[in-house]
Amino acid sequence: MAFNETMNEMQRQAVLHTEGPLLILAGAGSGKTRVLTHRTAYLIEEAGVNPYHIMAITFTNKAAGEMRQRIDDMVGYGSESVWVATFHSTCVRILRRYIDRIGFDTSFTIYDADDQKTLMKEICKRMEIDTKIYKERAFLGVISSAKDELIDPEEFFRRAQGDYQKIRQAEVYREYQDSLRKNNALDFDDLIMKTVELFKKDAEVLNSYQERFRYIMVDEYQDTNTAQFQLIKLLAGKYRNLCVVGDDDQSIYKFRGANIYNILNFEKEYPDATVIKLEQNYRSTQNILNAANHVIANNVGRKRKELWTENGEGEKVILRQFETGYEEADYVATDITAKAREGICAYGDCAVLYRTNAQSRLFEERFIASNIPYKIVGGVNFYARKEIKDLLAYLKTVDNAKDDLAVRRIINVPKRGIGATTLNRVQNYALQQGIGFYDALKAAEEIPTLGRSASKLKPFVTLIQTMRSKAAYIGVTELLQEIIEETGYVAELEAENTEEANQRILNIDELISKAASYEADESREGPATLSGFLEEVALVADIDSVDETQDYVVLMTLHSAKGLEFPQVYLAGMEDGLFPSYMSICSDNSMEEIEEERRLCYVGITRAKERLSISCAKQRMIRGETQYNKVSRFVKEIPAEFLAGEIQKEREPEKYKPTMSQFARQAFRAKPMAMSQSGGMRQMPSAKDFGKSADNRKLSYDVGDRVKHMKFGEGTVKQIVSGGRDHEVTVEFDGAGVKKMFAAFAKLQKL
DNA sequence: TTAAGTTAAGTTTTT
DNA sequence: CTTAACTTAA
Repeated sequence: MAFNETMNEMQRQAVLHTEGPLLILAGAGSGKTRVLTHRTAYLIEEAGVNPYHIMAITFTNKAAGEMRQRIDDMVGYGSESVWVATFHSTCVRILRRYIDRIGFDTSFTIYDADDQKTLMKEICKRMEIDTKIYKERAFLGVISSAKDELIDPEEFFRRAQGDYQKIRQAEVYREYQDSLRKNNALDFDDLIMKTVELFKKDAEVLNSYQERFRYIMVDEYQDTNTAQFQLIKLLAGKYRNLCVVGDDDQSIYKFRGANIYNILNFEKEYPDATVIKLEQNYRSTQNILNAANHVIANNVGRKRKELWTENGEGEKVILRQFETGYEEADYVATDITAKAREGICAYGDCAVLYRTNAQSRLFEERFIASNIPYKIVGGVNFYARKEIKDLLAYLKTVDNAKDDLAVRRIINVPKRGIGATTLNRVQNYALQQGIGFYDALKAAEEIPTLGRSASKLKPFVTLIQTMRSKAAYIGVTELLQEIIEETGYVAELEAENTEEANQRILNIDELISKAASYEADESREGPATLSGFLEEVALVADIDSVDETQDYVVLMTLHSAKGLEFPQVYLAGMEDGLFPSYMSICSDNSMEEIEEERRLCYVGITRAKERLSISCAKQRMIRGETQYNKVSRFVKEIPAEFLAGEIQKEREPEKYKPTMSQFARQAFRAKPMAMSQSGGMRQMPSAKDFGKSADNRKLSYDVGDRVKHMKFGEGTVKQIVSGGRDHEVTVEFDGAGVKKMFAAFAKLQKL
């Protein structure tokens, strides 16, 4: 194998070390994926390991896909039998086969965050919990953390130890698990936890997988939680050929239960472990790396590592401060346009990274105005859209009649005149009889309380039954089309004929093509099934859809950016309070939380290959309120020698006391009182004004023009009153008389 | 029962 | 500024 010339000494050692536990501390851009793929190839071609015995685990489908591709390219024969998958899909595959051994049905469905919340809402209602005081989200958070730590409801009770609130949480947890079981459903955390449970309870199953996975590689090991750690520990327990790759400096998922000690204490867990550090960076310029090194050096309790490169110094890191977020977005858009026009880079070379999803809007508006092709990653997941969830709920109902949530979602979509009262009666009957919701629907005639509304339920049940029998011999795509046809779902949207409805139809079309490509996919394991499709759909992340070959600017959060790289990176919103967030600054253990934010910053900086541009705004609108922020402390951790671009000297803190006006307001939700202290803002134009002056929604029509409205048809504009946010337009319609409406809403077209 | 209209509350980060 | 949840009118 010809890897000798192309690898550095450390990489080579990592490839050649095949037996026993191995920890690879791989700095950002140090070529760890290359090491993993070469290692796989070496195992197969030189060490004579059967590909069937090799497993590589990642966190995202995108990472798994890339790994799979590169292994396929490198290994001639048998590469397809290497198990390359995410944690979650690995667990689903195992559970689909064996979960009946721990009392579940193998046709379980997977609940996403939305489903979890719906279920929790029901539970709170049932348990008479006031959700004004105890939020559903809080319970779900507690439960999720418990599951990350493999704490089941019983253990939770044990640990509650007389603490009233904890006992209550335990009760909710137990109830939640019972409901999931009744619905034959698992949530994301269950996928891992149940697999661990299965392995612990069933030695035979565990042994079969231990025998299969004799060589295990885990990517992004710093992001594993306790449950995932246990899972890997169990799997690797017999052969102990465990190779984990990670970077403690890039551990950014603590909020999701990631346990940084999994990587920091790897050598305690496996005393015979070999440790290899990869510090040579092949991605960025030295200037970028210097910036990153200096920032991360402020964290204590990390494994010492310093990135270096042979790539040369490169450009300095650009630093710019603006008055407002609008100007910042303006700068990024202008800069990208200029670079693209000069041929310095393609749109696809650029990425805009920010801390929170809400920041994407400003950039999106500006990019539209400047005709910059872009793609926003994250925010509302495609599969979380209403129309998509509705149709998936139909498929789920056909697939798993026990999923009450899915049934209830669609029973009145489209409208069948079935309301809350009817549903409650059916629900009560189901509880009395101890049967599922759908089964109760089937027996609608026997529910005495229903009266004549029972007849409304019949067509729905018939529809589902018909689809179910068809599902046996038609494919997923066809089934989906049948459902759309029979329910008139798309027809109803077509009738609406609004921009929104049309977008939904497009989304549905996309779902249909996703189903079709699922069925056509030859690399899929096993035959195309409805369950298989639903499962694939449940486990996709938004980042999976990023396509490097497309020429668009990518906008995403720093979290989503991990593992990616771009020639040009814009790190936006670098302000104290936004990044690091108030949450982390104000938290009880702010020290730790700010370190996590700092790691996030490190991840951001190290995404850049050639040019990094850091920007921030003095004032920014957040939730309709203007905030005044200082330059992020992380920026100040970068020595000036690596930076280009002047930052205006900050105003004295006394003038507007950011610590008081911002932090106090955030913490106590006190009204502007503190702001009056900040005399500094008096004549400043408010961000609102900026929004308007920069508003591209300037009306295309004026008084006296003829316009067209979606519903009312054609008419003449009589008056335009420009209010604070929008223009109020009065139109005399030919058919519908005089109407007042808001311009942004009415979408009037000039004729 | 549904649709429209009003009000309250909320935002880190996500497989 | 958005979104969800609640209220009221048809």
